[in-house]
Amino acid sequence: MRFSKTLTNWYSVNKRELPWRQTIDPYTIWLSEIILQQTQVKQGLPYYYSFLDEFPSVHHLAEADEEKVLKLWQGLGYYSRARNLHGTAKYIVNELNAEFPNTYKGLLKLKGVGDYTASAIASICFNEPAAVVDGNVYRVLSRYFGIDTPINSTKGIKEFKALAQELIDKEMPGEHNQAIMEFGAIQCKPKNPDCNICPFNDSCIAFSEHRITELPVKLKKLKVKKRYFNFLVLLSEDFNTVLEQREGKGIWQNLYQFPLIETESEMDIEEFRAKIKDNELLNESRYRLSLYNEKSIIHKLSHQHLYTKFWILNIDEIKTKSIPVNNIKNYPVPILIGNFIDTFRFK
DNA sequence: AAATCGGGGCA
DNA sequence: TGCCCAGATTT
Repeated sequence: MRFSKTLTNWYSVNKRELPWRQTIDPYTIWLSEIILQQTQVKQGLPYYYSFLDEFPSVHHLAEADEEKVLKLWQGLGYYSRARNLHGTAKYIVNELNAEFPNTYKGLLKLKGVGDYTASAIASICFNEPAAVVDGNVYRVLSRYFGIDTPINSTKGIKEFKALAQELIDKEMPGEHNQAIMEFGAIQCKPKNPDCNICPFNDSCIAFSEHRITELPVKLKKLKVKKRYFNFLVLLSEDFNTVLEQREGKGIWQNLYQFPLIETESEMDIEEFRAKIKDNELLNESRYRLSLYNEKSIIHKLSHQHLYTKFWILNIDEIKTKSIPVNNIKNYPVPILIGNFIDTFRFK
C-alpha cells in the first residue's frame, strides 16, 4: 500500500495530459490500448486522433471496410492489430449488441486483447483490480525489488504478474495501473534515469546496489543453429585410433577430436557408408562400420546445437597418422568427445 | 518455448 | 548498432 501511495502521489504531480485519460469509455480506452501496444505514446498519438475522428464509435469502425482501417493504420506497424481491431469491432457490434465485455476474463476473449490489454481496460473502465504488466512495469518492479528473473521467461512472466497483482490498489486500480506505467515511462526510464529525484530512491534495491543498468534482465533470443556432426572413431586391430586437431575459427579451436564429417542433416548408416566411401583415411582398407549411438547426442552450445553421432570403424590397419588408444586421454578434447571416450570401451 | 510481426526513438 | 516501446498470436 505504501508503494502504491508513493506511486500515485508521484503520478498526480507528474502525469502527462493525454486524451485517453479524459474518459473511461471502453471503446475509446480499447482503441488507445491497441494503438499503444509496443508503441510509444508520441508515435501513437496522431493515429489515436485520426481513428477517433474517422470512427467515433464502435459502430463506425464495425461498418468500415478493412481496407480503410488498414489505410488509416498505415505506418504504425504490426498490422494484425488493425485487422483484429476491425474484426473485434464487428464482433462486438454484431454478436454482443455493441456492448464491451466488462470483466478481465471476458475482455481476454477478444482477438488482439491479451493479458495486458484486458487488465488495462478492466481496471480503467470497470474498476476491476487487474494488474497490468507491460514493459514499464517489468522495469519498475525488477529495479525496485532487485529481481533478476528474466522478464521474458515463463517464470519471470508469472512472477512479475503476481507481484504486480499484490501491489495494486484495489480501490483505484485504473489509477494505480496508469501511474506505474507512467512512472516507468518518465522517471524509471530504460536509460539514464535520474534516480536523485526519484521518490523511491530511499528504498529501491537496484539503486542502493548500483544495479540500475543491469535490470531488468532479458533473455537474448538468439537463433540457435543446428549442426550435424559425424565423428569417425577408427579402431585398428592393434588398438590405434585417429585424432585430429581443430584449426581455424569457430568452436573448440585447437582442441582434438575424431575425424569429423559435418552434414546438412542426420545420416543413417547407408547414407553414411556412401558418404565415407572415398575417404582417404580408409583408402584401400577393409573395415566394418557401426553406429555407437542410435539417437543423436544433442550437445548444446550457446549459439548452436550439435546433433552428434559417433561412427565406429573397426579396421585392420590404419595407414595414416594414428595414436594408441591408451594415449587418448592425453589429448585436450571437447567435453562432447570426452564423454564419449569415458563411456566407450576401446578394448 | 520460440518465432513472428514494424516502425520510430535514443544513446 | 542494439535496445526499447502502455504485446499478442502462431508455430
